[in-house]
Amino acid sequence: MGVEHSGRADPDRILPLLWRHTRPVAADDSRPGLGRRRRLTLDAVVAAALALADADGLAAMSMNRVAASLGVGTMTLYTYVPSKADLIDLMVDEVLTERALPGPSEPRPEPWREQVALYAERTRAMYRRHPWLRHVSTVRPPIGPGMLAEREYVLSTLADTGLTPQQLNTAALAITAFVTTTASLETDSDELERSTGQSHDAWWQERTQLWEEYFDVERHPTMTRVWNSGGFDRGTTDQMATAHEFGFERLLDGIEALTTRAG
Amino acid sequence: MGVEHSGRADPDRILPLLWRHTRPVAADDSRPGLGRRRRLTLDAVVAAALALADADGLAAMSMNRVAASLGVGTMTLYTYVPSKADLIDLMVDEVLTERALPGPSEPRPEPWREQVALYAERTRAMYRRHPWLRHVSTVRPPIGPGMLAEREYVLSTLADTGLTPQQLNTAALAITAFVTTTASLETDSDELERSTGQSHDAWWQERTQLWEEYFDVERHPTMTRVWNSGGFDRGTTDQMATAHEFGFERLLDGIEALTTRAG
DNA sequence: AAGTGTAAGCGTATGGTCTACGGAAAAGGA
DNA sequence: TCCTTTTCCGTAGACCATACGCTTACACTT
Repeated sequence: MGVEHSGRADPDRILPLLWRHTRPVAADDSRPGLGRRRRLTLDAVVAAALALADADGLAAMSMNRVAASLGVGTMTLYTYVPSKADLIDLMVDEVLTERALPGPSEPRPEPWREQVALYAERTRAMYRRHPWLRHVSTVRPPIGPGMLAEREYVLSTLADTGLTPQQLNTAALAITAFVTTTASLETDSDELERSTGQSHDAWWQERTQLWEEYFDVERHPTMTRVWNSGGFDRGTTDQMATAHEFGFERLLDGIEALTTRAG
Repeated sequence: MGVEHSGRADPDRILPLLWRHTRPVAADDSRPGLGRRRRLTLDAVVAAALALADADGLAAMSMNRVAASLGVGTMTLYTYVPSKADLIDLMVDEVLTERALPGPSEPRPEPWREQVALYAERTRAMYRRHPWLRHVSTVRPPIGPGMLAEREYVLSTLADTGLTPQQLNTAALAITAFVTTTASLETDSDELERSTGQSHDAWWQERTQLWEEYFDVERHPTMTRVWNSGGFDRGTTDQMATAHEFGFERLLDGIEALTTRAG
């Protein structure tokens, strides 16, 4: 039914896998052509897992199904990947990289708010393409190329604003947290719409009618007032989007205020 | 290993259970003392589930274990609760209620920012007490007394600021989203610290040393600069807290600006 | 006091999950 | 040909939610 990210935390095994493309020699401590030949590549395993998770969700991405989709036995996967948690780390870093955020010396829009907007847009697109990201904790992310490219890009958008290093880091963290949270909530909603076949607004509508049975006007005067003044008229989806945009613009205003004070 | 919230979505069955304390008569369509006597109450089931989830996490809260802790068979629980998803909804509304946010005509601090701070504080305490909340989706919450009390309180903190009903609702949604997100991330970190026995900062430290093996200065000039200027010196936990507080204060500033413009 | 209707309690079965273990199979080198 | 090394993978153990249907307990009627 579900998924939680229980990190086995063995950096020595997972880091070489994460960095296999930029530093492929690192895992070359085994004699070249000795023993049975491999039928797959790690990339193929990650791609197959991604395809399943994208299509049916992280819960449906069992080791059984990944193996079956590759035509191998389940346990074969464990010769490519230490554990399922590690496979998920590899998937995450893969899709982080897919955003193709501009690197140093690559062209990017001006001014910095546009650069932040680019990051936000690509990140939201990433969550839409890979809704399962919602279920992956971000507090201990995979230390891979995709994650480092993100931090570099977000920091670099603010690099010329004259913030102190401390402020710069704080601001970058606030931006990342805000953007991923917003994307995560949007995704959550989309995912439920698909899995239940019921739109978000329809879900609320259904409950709105029912809760009138239980709603006590005395205990909820403000809600009642807002209700009667039409404050709830727009769909919930719409309202959430507006709320997030409002909050995000205020955060960027706040950062901008720091720069003018500093400069 | 994990948990996902797959809502069966049967409002007719779950709503009377959610509102059982404020409207106990609602479920009284069965003749009173007919048939075998119940061994438990719904409250006892919810309490037992809460105890397990608080202690060992939502993943460890299996129907098996809840039943065992109550000394009944597993399937007995299904005479109290339609499904596990519904049981989780009941747990959520229970802890939302536990915050005991001031109702209408109950004393509360002034000015409104202090009222918002009260909400934020209680909510964060709730997440600390019940870390499993992190894994429960908030986009389709249980429509129970606790959830309605929250919306009423947050809306009421802004009731006297002269915002339009639309603005009021948007602002309240932004505040709720921000607070729950922050609490959620903090909790996530705490939970991992307990379950892995490794502090957040220690985890980063361990990886920081290892990634120097893979870190490419050319590709990450800004990170390098921030690093060398000491921008990463404070612990990650600390930095995240600062970032969130910064963002939250900017959001409240933005709301305040709306009120002065309106009044 | 016996019988009956009703609801609660719960054992079993189904079809999943991850992964430890150990044996089988394939490849290169001697 | 045989040995070493590596991959491949079947089996098994210990979990999970819940559909189904039988057993048990209780209140009311006769």
